[in-house]
Amino acid sequence: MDRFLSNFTHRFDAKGRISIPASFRQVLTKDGFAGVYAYPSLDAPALDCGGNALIAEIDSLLQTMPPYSQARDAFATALLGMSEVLRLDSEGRVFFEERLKTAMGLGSEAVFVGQGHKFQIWEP
Amino acid sequence: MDRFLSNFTHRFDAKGRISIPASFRQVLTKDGFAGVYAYPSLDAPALDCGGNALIAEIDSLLQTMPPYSQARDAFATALLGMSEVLRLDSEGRVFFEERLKTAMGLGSEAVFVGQGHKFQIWEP
DNA sequence: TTGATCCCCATGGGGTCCCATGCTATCCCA
DNA sequence: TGGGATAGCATGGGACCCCATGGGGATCAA
Repeated sequence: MDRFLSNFTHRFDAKGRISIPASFRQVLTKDGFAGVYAYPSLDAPALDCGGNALIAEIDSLLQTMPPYSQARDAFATALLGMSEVLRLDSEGRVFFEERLKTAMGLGSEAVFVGQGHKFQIWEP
Repeated sequence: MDRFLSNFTHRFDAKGRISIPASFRQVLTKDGFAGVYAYPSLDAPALDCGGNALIAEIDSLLQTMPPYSQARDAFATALLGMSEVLRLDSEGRVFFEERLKTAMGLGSEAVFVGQGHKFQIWEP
């Protein structure tokens, strides 16, 4: 399994932690990224998440844009500057800061939606 | 045999398991996918199922769409995010979660219909 | 001390694995 | 050609394991 597939609904615990689906963690492990790379989706109220493969894709997209152009700077800011690197604990959970949760409109649960090379986190 | 052919009717057991037809399993094995990749059909009340070949077909479809576009994300969500990866047990059965059964309107039986590169699961 | 972050252990239930049974269709041999 | 043997496949059920979740406690900074 080397792609993010299917969808899962998990719950935040009292500490603001939430489990990344086990199958997603396997993909990230195989990808060689110790954690979750996340940034606000450009066109939806959700978080885009992934690992090295996603970062590489972003890089190659930026390569296609003219250097020092406003478009390139805007994309770099949106995809790299707004990003967070969420660390996994030994149980495969990540910690969401309160401001990140409220920014995404997340309540007590979150839905993980696989999209192949990346996955998204939504409010149900 | 490298294509899904013919049709079969099987029954769910008390645990919600159902046997994948043996000839279909042979196709999946040859395809190299350890399980069944399934998602709700876009144009029928049925599950579209397959293996790596089906995923590859979806990927190539997504490749034709511009990255970071809403259309591409919508398709990725529908075809990848709504999907389920059903794992085969040692007897060649898969487990249907209750929500998946009810979403498909499945009762105590299901019909497996071969369609060459993929197959569908219908309520009789 | 207080709060924040991380590490470790505990637990319960849903899924998965393994062993067992019954049926059917095909094969083999008289 | 017919009947028993046999292998393959669908189906049942018990037991175990993994994973999501909860919580205690250690470490460090303010």
